[in-house]
Amino acid sequence: MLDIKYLRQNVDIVKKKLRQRGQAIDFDRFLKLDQERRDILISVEALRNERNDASKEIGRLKKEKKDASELIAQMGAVSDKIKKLDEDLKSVEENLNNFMLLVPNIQHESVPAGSGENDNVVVRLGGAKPVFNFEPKEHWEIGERLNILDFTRGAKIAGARFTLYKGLAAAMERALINFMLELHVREHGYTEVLTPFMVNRESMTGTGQLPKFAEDLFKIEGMEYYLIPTAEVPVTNIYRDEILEEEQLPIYLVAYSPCFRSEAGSYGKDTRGLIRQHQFNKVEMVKFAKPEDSYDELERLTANAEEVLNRLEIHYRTVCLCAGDLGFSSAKTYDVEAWMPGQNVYREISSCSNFEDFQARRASIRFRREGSGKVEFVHTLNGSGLAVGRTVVAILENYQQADGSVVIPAALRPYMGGLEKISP
RNA sequence: GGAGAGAUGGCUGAGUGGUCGAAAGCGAUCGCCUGCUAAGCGAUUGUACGCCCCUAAAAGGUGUACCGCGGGUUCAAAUCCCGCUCUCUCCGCCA
Repeated sequence: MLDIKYLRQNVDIVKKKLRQRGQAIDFDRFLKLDQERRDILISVEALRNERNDASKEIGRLKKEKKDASELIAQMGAVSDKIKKLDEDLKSVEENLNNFMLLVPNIQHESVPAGSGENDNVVVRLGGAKPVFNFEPKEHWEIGERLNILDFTRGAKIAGARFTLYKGLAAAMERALINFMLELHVREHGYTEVLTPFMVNRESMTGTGQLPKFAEDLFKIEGMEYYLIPTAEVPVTNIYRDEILEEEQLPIYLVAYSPCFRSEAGSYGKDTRGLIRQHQFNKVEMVKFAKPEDSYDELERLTANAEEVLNRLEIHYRTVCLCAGDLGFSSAKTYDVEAWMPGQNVYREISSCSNFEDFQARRASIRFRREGSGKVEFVHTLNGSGLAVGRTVVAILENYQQADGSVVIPAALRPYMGGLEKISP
C-alpha cells in the first residue's frame, strides 16, 4: 500500500510511475473519496466534541441534583447525527481502503524501463555452461529413464501439475532443502523458521496476494484458510501489527515450505516436467531492514541466492526486472535464472525483491528509532534461496551423462550419504 | 467433542456507567544527588487519523478514536447486553 499522504500530494508522479509499469489507474476517484473522508471526519469530530463536553456537563448537573433533561434531549439529536455520519464515513473509508489495496507499488529509480521480460537487463553471469558431446535431454526424460520421477502416477494421485518423486529424486529434493537451509543459516546469518503452511486472510492481504490475486490461491473449503503460495507470506507476517526496536534490525529469516499455486491463466504453459507445479518446495529468505539499508540488503540477498548455484556449479544469469515486468508489490526485483541445457533456456530459479514499505504498511510492521523514538515502517525483502524443484531440474539437465546417469554436484554429496552419481 | 476461566498501556495489574487514555508497581528515558556503582529524589514515558500553524517537513497547538474484534443499549461504555476470535485449565479422543 502506498502512503496516502504522499499519494494525495503527488498524484501525477505516481500516475506516471505506474504508467511505466503498464498500469493505468484512475486517481480521480481516489481524490474524491479522500476529500469526502476528510470532510465527514471534520463534521463528525466536531459533533463528538460537542457531545463529550455536554456529557460531562450532564454528569455534573446530575451530581448536583439539577435538571439536565433539556441537554439530554439535545444530545439525543446530536447522537443521531453522529450515527448517520459514522455510517457515511465507514462506507467511504471502506471504498478508499479497497482502492488503496489495489494500487501496485512504485518502482525504485534504478529500475530499467520496459514493458515485458525482453526488456529485463542482465546484470551478472555466474559459472559456465556445461559442454556436451551428445544432445542433452530434458529433465522429464532423464527422470523417467532413471525411474526417479513419475509424472503419470503423480497425475493419477492428484492431477495435472503434480509429480511423484521416487528414490534418489526424493532424496535429492530433501538433500537440497537441507543444503540450502544450512548454507543460509551457517554462512549467511539467517535464522531458520518453520511456519504454518496455511494462513488467514489478513496475512495474505499483508503481503499483497489478496485481494487482487485470489484466483492464484488455493483456499480451504468452508474455512478462512489459504494454502501459502510462498513462505514469504507466513514469514513476513510474523511481525504483523508489531513495533520492533531499531537494534533488532536487520532481521534475516529463512524458511523451508511447500508452495501451492493454482496457476490459473497458465493453461498449456510448461505442461511437461517439474517446472510449473501446483505444489513445489522452496527455501525462502526474508529480511526486515531499515529503509536506508534496504537496497544494500537486496544486493546481499541476491548474492545469497546466487551462492547456492555457485556451490552447485550451475551456470546462471541474474536479471534486473524492468518496470513492466515487476510484480504487484515489488519496488525492485532481481531474478536469478539457471541454465537448463535440456530445454536450451534460462529458467527463473529465484526472485529477490525489495518491497520497501509497501508490505510493511499493509501489514503494519514498524520500528522505533533509537534517538528520536519515532515510529517508522520497516522495509521488507524476500528471495528464493532457491526453488527446490527447479534446482532438481537444473541438476538433472546440467549433470547428465551420455550413459543416462546423472552426477551429483560435489557440494550436495555430503547431504546424500556421499553418493556421487545416480545411475540407471 | 464436553465443562469452565480469561483477554486492559513495553510488562505486572487495578478499575462494574460520567471527573478514565486509564490507579499502582516494574521497566525505559532525562535531570538531581554521589569519588564510582548501587540506592534515593524529581520529571517524562502509547498508537492512529484530522484540523491549525508552517514555503515544506519536523516541532508545537488542538480535536477525535483506540482497554481482543464486531454490533447493541445510553445524553454518556474499559465498565451493561449480544455475536465472534484467541488464550488458559479439566475431561474425552488423537499424530
